[in-house]
Amino acid sequence: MSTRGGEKPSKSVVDKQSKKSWLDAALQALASGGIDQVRVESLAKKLGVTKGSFYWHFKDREQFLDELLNFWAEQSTQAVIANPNYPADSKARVKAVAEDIVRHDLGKMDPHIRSWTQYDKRRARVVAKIDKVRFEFLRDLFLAAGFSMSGSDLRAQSLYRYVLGEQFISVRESMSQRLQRMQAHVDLLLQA
Amino acid sequence: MSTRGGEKPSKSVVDKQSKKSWLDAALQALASGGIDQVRVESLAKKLGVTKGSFYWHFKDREQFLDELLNFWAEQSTQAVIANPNYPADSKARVKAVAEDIVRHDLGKMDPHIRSWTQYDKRRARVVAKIDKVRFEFLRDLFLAAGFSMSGSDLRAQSLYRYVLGEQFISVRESMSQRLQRMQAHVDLLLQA
DNA sequence: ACCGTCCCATACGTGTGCGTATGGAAATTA
DNA sequence: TAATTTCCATACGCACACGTATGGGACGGT
Repeated sequence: MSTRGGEKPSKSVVDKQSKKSWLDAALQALASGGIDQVRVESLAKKLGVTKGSFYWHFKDREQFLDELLNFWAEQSTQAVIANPNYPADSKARVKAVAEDIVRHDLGKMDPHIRSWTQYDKRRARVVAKIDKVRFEFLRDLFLAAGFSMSGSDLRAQSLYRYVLGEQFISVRESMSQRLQRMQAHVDLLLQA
Repeated sequence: MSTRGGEKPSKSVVDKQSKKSWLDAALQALASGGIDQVRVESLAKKLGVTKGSFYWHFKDREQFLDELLNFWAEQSTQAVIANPNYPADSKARVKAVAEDIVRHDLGKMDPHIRSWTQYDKRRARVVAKIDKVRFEFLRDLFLAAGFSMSGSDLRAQSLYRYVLGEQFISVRESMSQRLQRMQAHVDLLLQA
């Protein structure tokens, strides 16, 4: 809001700020109840504005949902991949990544995303691309750990399915249990 | 419809037939687009009747969705567990069950179910119970295969997460690929 | 001070979906 | 055959949510 500061706020920044707040709120709504909780007017109420803002930034709800999906896609890949500095040892790196995934509950809204996009071909392609990126990231970890391409492929698929399935389990275990179980699973995968 | 036949159709049977058709249609709608596709009037149109029938059989949509969840719960457990005659050899039995799960796409609507019930405590309990039944069924398979309780526990959890995660993958592979991958995964689990 | 653009508020029309009230046809019972 | 029950059709009210039309305040440029 304030024009203070050397660089020009350049109003497009403010624009993007306001636009991003819609997407943030939408992502939160999506995570807490599925795509049918992403409603223009309820989001407006939560943001303390009116639909006027929404239809200024977005053409309609459909285009908004498209942007939402891309918004999720960016966050969900950056969070897993481009994040921290993992151990140098290749096997320890696999374990560290797996632990991060569980600890930060990455993919926590994958059920909602999948349930939403499953039968929408265009949107399913976006999700498929994310799957591909995540999978190849995991596969490279196993490749670096010395497994063959087919062996790495198999193990990455197993691990990725485990991660996704984790989000399904209604009987939420404690974090320590989930971590321990994941470690045991990874140990299995890291065997010759 | 016809009164022909020795036993009385007893009208409650007809009642249940009509009632069941609503649940069948709802389950199909759920599988093809999530819970927000389960609409009274659209189901009525698909069934060729009107809402009059619906509100005769059900109090309101909420109670109907409760029955739908129970309806799914019954079918989803019977399909996995009480079904065929599996091999006598314990390890072969694990493989056969895993193959059946993939081949018949069991749990294909688990994403929709979970996305729907995740933040509804009462309904989440129903799903949790299903998870428990399924898990214990799988765990018993590993127990029979000679693994310890903790080892069977771990392996059943891994397998169950794999099965659920399978439903998430947008990049649908061919059936033969999925079967082969599942077999490889089970082979990993069946190692000492 | 005037103008144009940016950003949002207000108000309205419309569609959709839930639930209800009521009528009625067919079957069952008396 | 008269009455009752079963099952569904019809019609309506209502609330919500989308999208649009329009107005207006703030702000930068001139």
